[in-house]
Amino acid sequence: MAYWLVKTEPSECGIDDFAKTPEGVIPWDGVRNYQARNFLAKMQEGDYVFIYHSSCKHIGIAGVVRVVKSAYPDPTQFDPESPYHDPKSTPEKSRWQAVDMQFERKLPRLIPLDQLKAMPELCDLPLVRKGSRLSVMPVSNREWHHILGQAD
DNA sequence: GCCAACGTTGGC
DNA sequence: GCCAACGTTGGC
Repeated sequence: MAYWLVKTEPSECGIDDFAKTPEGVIPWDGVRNYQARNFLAKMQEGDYVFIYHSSCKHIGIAGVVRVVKSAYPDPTQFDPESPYHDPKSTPEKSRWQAVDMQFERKLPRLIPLDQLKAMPELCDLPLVRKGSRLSVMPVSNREWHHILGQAD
């Protein structure tokens, strides 16, 4: 069992979209960065994932979801209608992966980016590194619990 | 809306 | 394989 963090714009798919249908399963697709994809591919069923809201009013970690299906070829890459379409990808030679996620819980309050940046324990987390654009990243057990400790 | 930092592309 | 040009990310 491992811990992760994914970035998302809440206007696209935020923690409230998960909370709306707690039984529902949301495919995490559209990842188009190789390093992020490689991390996606390592996710296992049962892993916990922080949902981080970016490019919005309240930037920070908003909740927790869980991996319910490990990596499979991202269908949006084959769909010419999709904004995530990748013409260089074919079902025989697919480039991109998706996983399925399900709501776990919202944090009692959002942990803002400022606060995360102020935690010395998180200095190795790409999220708080200047200029880092990585949208899927591993979180160590230690980091995970430090972050959760800020949520009360 | 601005713009710095970054990842990717493609000519050479 | 280098690197300039470009498009994108994402905080501010």
